Amino acid sequence: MAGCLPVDQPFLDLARIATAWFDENARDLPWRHAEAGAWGVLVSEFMLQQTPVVRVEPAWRAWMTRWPDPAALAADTVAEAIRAWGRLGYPRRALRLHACAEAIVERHGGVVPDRLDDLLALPGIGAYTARAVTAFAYGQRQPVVDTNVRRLVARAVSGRPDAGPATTAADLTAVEALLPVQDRLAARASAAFMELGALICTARNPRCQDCPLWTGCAWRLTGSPAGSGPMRRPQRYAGTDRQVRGLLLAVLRESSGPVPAARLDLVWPEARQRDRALAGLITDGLVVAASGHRYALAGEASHRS
DNA sequence: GACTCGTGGGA
DNA sequence: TTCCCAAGAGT
Repeated sequence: MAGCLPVDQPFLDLARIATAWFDENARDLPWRHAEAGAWGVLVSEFMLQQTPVVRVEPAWRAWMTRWPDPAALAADTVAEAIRAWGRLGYPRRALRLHACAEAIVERHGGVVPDRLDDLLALPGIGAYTARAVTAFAYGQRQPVVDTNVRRLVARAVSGRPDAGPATTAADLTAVEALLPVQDRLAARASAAFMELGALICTARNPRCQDCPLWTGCAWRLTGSPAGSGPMRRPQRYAGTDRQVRGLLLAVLRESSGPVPAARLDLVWPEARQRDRALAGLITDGLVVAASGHRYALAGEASHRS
């Protein structure tokens, strides 16, 4: 088999090597089990958007127990979805996942669609998540490009220390070219790329000693030059509207019903910023004003008093 | 494209 | 302690 042809470009074998490694080293994550189904995969992808695996796993288990299919979630309130989201961060994702479940019920009879176009049309599903579902839930051959894959390809294939800004179309083309022809093998390779990026080819302190791609890695072959560091100084979190939104929502999450405005006033001293944050939450559809100068999670059953 | 949007843990 | 950053999407 191997050796029939001279290998000018060893990384024609990248997918095969990565997959072989994956077979031995993949984490045993619950949404990778067949029982998780397409809904389980979809929920995991929503939760994993910018949230680490270790924090997602318990939340995912609770979520799937409570809402084992899209219809179950769609039948419950947005407020409960926001509460169950807990402290995963970016609570708008809970809102979108709920809306996504509703759309799946309405448009697809409660079955997570397997067509890329249908998935892309759903709330909260973008280029990455749509392809992740087609590949991981339905075994299709689609380029699944997340931050891990972009970094892995930038290094191993292009020899660059880091991936630049996401350029969706180009990234999709580049990764697609790396996939095996067969659907099932391609889907497996996609999972393998992500896992390699997450566990070995990490952003900081990559574990090149343990990397199966070491021999042919273009970055390693050029001496593993250092990157230029963070491109721009990210905004500090402390003192941002984001933090204030988080504080406000935490209060509402932990309350069973509408909360007096005076209670929300306690979370942040500056009224101007506090009001702006609250207005933003309302605009986003996470919070609604209730009677008697009170506020509640959106979709909360209103309590008369 | 540039921004915005939470949260918590590890280096 | 500070700072990076972790399976993105929407505007």
